[in-house]
Amino acid sequence: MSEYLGEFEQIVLLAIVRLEEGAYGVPIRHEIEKRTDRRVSIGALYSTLDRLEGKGFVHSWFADATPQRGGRSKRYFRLLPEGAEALARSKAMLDRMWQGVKVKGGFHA
Amino acid sequence: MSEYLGEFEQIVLLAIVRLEEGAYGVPIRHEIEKRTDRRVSIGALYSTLDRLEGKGFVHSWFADATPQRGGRSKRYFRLLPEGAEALARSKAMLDRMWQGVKVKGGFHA
DNA sequence: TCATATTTGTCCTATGATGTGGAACAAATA
DNA sequence: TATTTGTTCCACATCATAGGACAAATATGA
Repeated sequence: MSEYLGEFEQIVLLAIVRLEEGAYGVPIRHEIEKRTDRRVSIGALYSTLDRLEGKGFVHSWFADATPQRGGRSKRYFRLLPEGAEALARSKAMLDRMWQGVKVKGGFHA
Repeated sequence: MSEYLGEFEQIVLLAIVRLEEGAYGVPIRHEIEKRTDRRVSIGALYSTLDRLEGKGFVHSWFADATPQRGGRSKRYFRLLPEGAEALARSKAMLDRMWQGVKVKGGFHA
């Protein structure tokens, strides 16, 4: 297992953080598509979620049924401390690489 | 071919940008190891460089021999406009996901 | 001066990890 | 039994990783 987060793994972890108590498959997918304009297939999302859970970066559990139209029970996700650390490491690494770099007119302090 | 840059691909592109006219295998590797504290194997680096060239994100050429101790001729790399765009897209995507997120005490504006 | 050692740097290839897509399946209410 | 919501499963593509093999240059010494 790699010591580092992949690109999409980072994005998924961040979506979970953003959604706080409401992080389960459907809204996670929606959050990513909304903020990145990137299409997310269902399979890509769940296999990544499973992998993140396997690494101990997130925890998941099934919620009880809700009084809605129908539907299977939701599998909620929460970031674990190990996941927060991995996220912070990835960000620190990229920040150091971007430091002082100028691309297409932009300058990155 | 994926529309997006992998984690390591981003890092390699940034190292090439940072090194300007001096970007060839050995210093690229050194720059990444120095700034990220991440060990980079030679094979990982060249296969990624080849991939980036195949995607049209960088251009490479061989330099003439230099008056040094010995050694094979260097293969230099330069970022192409398509690479700069890919880099900018990746950064924009991650920035939007990080926007307002707080992890381990830090806050990301 | 040519054979060979030394140095610097790239290539090759096998394998594991990550990313991708969508059909099938499951579980709830109507 | 139909409809809705959500997850599992599986096959395959792309990306990441490692290091030994190989190549090409200069140095050296008999």
